Amino acid sequence: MDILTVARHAGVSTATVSRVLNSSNKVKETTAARVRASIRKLQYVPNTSARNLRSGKTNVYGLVVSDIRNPFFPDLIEHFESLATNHGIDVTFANTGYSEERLLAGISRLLERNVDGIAILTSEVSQAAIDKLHESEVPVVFLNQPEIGGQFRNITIDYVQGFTDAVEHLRMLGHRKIGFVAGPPVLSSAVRRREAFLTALKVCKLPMEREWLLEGDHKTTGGQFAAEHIFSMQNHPTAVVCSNDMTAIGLLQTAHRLGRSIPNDLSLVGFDDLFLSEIVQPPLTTLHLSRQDIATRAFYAIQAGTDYTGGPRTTVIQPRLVVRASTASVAHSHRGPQVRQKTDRRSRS
Amino acid sequence: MDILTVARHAGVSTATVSRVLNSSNKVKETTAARVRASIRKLQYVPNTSARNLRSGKTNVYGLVVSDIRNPFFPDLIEHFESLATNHGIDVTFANTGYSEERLLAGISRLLERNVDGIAILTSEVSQAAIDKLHESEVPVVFLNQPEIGGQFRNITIDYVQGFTDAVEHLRMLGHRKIGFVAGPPVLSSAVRRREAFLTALKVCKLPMEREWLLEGDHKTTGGQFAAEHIFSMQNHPTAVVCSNDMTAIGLLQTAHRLGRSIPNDLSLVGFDDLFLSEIVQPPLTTLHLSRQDIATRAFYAIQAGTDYTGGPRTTVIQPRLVVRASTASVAHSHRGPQVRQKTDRRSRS
DNA sequence: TCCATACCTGTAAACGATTACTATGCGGCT
DNA sequence: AGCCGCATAGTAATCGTTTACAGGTATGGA
Repeated sequence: MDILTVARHAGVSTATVSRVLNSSNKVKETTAARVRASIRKLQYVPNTSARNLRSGKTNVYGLVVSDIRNPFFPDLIEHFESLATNHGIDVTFANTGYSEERLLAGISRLLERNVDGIAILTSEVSQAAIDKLHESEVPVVFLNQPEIGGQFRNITIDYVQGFTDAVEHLRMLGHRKIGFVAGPPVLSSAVRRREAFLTALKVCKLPMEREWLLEGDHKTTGGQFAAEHIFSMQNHPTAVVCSNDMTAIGLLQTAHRLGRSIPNDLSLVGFDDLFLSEIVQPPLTTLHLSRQDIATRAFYAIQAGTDYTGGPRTTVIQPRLVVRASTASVAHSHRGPQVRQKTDRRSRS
Repeated sequence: MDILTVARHAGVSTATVSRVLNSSNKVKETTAARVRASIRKLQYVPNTSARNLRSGKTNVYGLVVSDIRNPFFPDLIEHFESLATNHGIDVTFANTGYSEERLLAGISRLLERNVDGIAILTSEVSQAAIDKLHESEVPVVFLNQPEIGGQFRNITIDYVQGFTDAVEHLRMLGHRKIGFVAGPPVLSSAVRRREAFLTALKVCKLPMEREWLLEGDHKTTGGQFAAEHIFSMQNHPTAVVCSNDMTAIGLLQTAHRLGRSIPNDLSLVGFDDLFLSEIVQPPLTTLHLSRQDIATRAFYAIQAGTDYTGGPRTTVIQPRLVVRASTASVAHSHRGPQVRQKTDRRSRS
């Protein structure tokens, strides 16, 4: 079933059928109607490969993430995919599992497929990958890459602002001794979060004890380890900020197991705002990072990249502090959470 | 940069280059080496659209899931994608969000893309969708569809066996009053699980009280509601099986909040074995449903569908009971979990 | 010497769309 | 009458591969 069959059935040429398909305005309405009738009758579906070959466009975007198992990403994928679908674009998916090899392989696959654009929504991007993308001239959008140029766009998360909000919130609650559980130092996003936290402390003019700076793995196990460590300290912090929610959740549960109360014995702040964080007991105070926002900006950044009309090359996303029940005033800690700096916006809506 | 450029550079014809690319054995090794050298030197990458057009194959499989936000699916997607990648196949992804409209739209998109096969890994499939797929003659694999035929394959989960194991486990622990929290009745998978549980009760010759059969929503909220309901009953069950883990987790947390102990006041069994289920306190006894297994069988079922050599059209997956700490003997319930019918296999390995 | 065979390579016709260019018809203007 | 411009539609080249078919050459056997 090809365009010629349709053309014959409708008594026109292939060019006319093609014009109808692409809604060119150069076809008389009565003819177009006849062609559309034939298309429907024959159940004709245009051949995508032929179209792609001829036009050079595939209407496919590539989406690269580092770890689909991290609950952060499914949200992102869902939003990106549904947005793309609404624009008639399909999404081919690549998961790197934090492996540079898989990242490179994934990029190669996408380039071979002639995708019209690529969103690399992981902070772990090697120079080799960047070089490869640069050669290809495909529009690309990154997450949190420091250097950009050419056909590249960038989405930056303002970690400093986010952590400053969190630290300030804790400071208002009377906390002066604030610890941090970092992510694995091999992840650049973890390093960046750690740096941002330290900056936030300085901004809020709070002291930092070397001992209060722990290293996790961005999984619950890291939080478990951190909890044991913290409660065994002589002079432990009264509040802890975690590099991500999974860490905070692990910490929370181990604190329970050790018979310690969150937030009475320790205030806890996460980062990401996973759906899990609302569910755990107590619900977690955390920094909300909007997946919808990231997905939307990524999509439009790629679209913008398609026509090099300029526009901003970098867009900044602000995390938003969501105060729930895992943080409380240090002075009244035995009475549980008292002061609410901000309320959870989602519970309002 | 096309195949002709490479051919000229290597001093051969395009046919020879093509044969080298497709590793035909009809090319002399010395010639092939020369061609490969040219390919590398020119950084030639074959044009996928042209290949697809000519060969009729796209080397793309479509993957349809109902809800990527459900932690069950990312695992599945990850395994499917990595398997496909290893076979040189890309995955285009469609999320239906349980909407029939989106399901149909997604299938249409995949068919228009000429994918070589489709895995529909959701139980919610309308007849219209099946008809559409049937016309297309593309190999398709379903999850839990009762009727199959033509180019269709099916992966069935043996819910009855799974729930029978769970009920038997509880019976061995002395439980006689076992409740069930079902999923939303609009989901066929939820209905099937509910039926299977009732069958399991019969198999184990245990009574069923109408009151012990609750309705949830496959999310934590359903479990929360169920917990409140159960503990307010005069004659409440000593054990509850849930249609999925999310429900069980919600139930668990609300029980905590109500000051009830799991498993001392109530034994709890989930279904799916999400990573979460190991993390919650107490870790959840549940039925493990192997995502890797499902993904692998789905992939090979599609491959098998490509050549109609027959082979079984249906493959059955057995859930596996994983005993953790949310179930305990009813007789010694005040002493916590005592009897272990089976151990968690994963903790052994 | 000649033919059969095996092995290697080239020629050129597809695959199914898009689109530049060309053709036709018709109304209006000089 | 002749010409122009506009709206509409057709012809055919083109995108970059794959592959059926057709050579061509070397080897071995008769």
